[in-house]
Amino acid sequence: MTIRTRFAPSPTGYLHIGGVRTALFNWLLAKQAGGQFVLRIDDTDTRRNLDETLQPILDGFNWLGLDWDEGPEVGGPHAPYFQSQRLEHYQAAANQLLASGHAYRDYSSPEEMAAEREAAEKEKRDFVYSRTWMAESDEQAAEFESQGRSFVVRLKMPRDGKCEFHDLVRGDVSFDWGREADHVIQRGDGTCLYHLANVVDDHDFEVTHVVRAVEHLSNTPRQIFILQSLGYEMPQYAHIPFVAEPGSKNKLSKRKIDQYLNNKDFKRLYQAGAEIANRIGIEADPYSFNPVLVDFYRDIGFLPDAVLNYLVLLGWSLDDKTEDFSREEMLEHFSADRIVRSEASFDCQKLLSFQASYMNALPLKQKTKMCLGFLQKANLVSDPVACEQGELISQIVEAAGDRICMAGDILKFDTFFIADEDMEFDEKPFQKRMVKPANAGFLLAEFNKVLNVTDDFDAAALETTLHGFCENQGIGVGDVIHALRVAVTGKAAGFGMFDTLEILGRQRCCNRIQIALDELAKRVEANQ
RNA sequence: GGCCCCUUCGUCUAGUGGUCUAGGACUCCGGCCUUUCACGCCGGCAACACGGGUUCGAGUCCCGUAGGGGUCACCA
Repeated sequence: MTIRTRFAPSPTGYLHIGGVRTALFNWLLAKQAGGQFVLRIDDTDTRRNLDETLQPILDGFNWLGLDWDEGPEVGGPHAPYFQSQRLEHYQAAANQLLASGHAYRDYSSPEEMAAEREAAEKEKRDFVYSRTWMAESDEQAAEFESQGRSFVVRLKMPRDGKCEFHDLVRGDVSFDWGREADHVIQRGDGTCLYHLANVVDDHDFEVTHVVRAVEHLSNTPRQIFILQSLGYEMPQYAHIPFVAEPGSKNKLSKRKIDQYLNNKDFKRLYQAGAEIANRIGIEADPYSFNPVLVDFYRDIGFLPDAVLNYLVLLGWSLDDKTEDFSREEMLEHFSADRIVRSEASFDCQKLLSFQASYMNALPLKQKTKMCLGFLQKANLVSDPVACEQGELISQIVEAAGDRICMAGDILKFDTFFIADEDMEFDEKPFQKRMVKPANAGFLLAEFNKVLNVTDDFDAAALETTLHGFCENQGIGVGDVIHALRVAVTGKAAGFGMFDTLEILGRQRCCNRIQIALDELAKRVEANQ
């Protein structure tokens, strides 16, 4: 049997990280068995612009490399894959259910329904519809209609026995039929609802494994009732735990972003992202740009494999030790029976640590390419990039090493792309390293003279030069190197000092030191 | 509230009756390295929700309690 799974997003305009985890499990299950992963768009209830609301989701999948065998853009033997274009199938199914007596026209008014519901609640019993306005024959229907009533189609659910099925994650599950409500499957206007559409599509698309979040577990009996009534074969179900909020067991929700921002790690990640976003022209409004949404990671330069690796471990594990999974390894080892039953909270730190290690393992060339994109978006280098600049960027990326965790971090080293006269000094380190030590200015000026005439200007030679200079002056390296860093980069922290000098080159170094000394003189004057 | 589900370090998890004085990872805290910031290395703190059973023996099986969550739409 070919395994066919599906992921069925509603076009909401964004791709939720929890949704991706569900999609990933579906994708893995199908792909590892040589089966197909289908993308279906659940847009029965949307009147919004599909371009705007669907494209970000498709982009997210493309970025992650979660390819679908059938669905939007690629088509397939069961096209169309949009529910909005399959309404007649659902209507036909509704009619079939009506004809076979598994559904009925219900002429109750919303108020009458509400009254029954309330009464049940008052008496503390399950709400089961009295079926007072149920019409099973055309005569009954005509009578209700003569009273000015209109109908919806409801499922005529069994009232005895149990619905039993096996779930790949939860084991044997059973529900009492008698507690299930007669759900509406077709609205007054003739359009059909989710549960019907879902069952019909899964059947038409030949989906063999329904892998979805647990919140659908309690929907399953009514879906089973529908599919059995329609004579369909039952798929394998796997209800996976949802992804929970950082630090709680509530379902992760995009809408509660304000609350998550109170979480220290979540906030730090968001702020790091926002800093990058601000520089490359992306609006960092937390409602459209935040760590719950997949775009966030793409936009600030995460590696898709790192995100996937983190996600696969959220509710699944291979053993007691293995944590690193390439795409191939995931495909090889993933199995539904090792999916955990309890919900897992989203942990930014761990995601970040995967990102750091994946980034570190990325070949320099690719890392440079990623970083280049950010420099261009921030208008720090031209597009296309000039040849000698390309070399410079590669040097910087190499020197920065693991200080670049996400590609957008390259912007922390913008000092190399700024004209000397436009460089700004961070105030705090300037005070601490330049103003406060009495001899900083003198030492820097002296060392500048040395730099001006020293023969070789590569990192190794410069290191020797500086050490020689310190020896002559009778000082430690620490006495001058901090001021040097501030003078040359404007910042307190950065990568290796000598790499920095070499990359900048003699002229720019001397130039910047002179600017820093002038700045220092101004401060001293002002203080007197 | 009814129904259903879940419960091992702060977090993700390993664990299917003895090998558990509970293992790994992230975080955190020390230390080393070091010109800064990182990385790296070494070390450390830290958990079986509780109460009853069953058993020679329970994190592991059973019952109960508590806590947490999901779901109860003419949403998906």
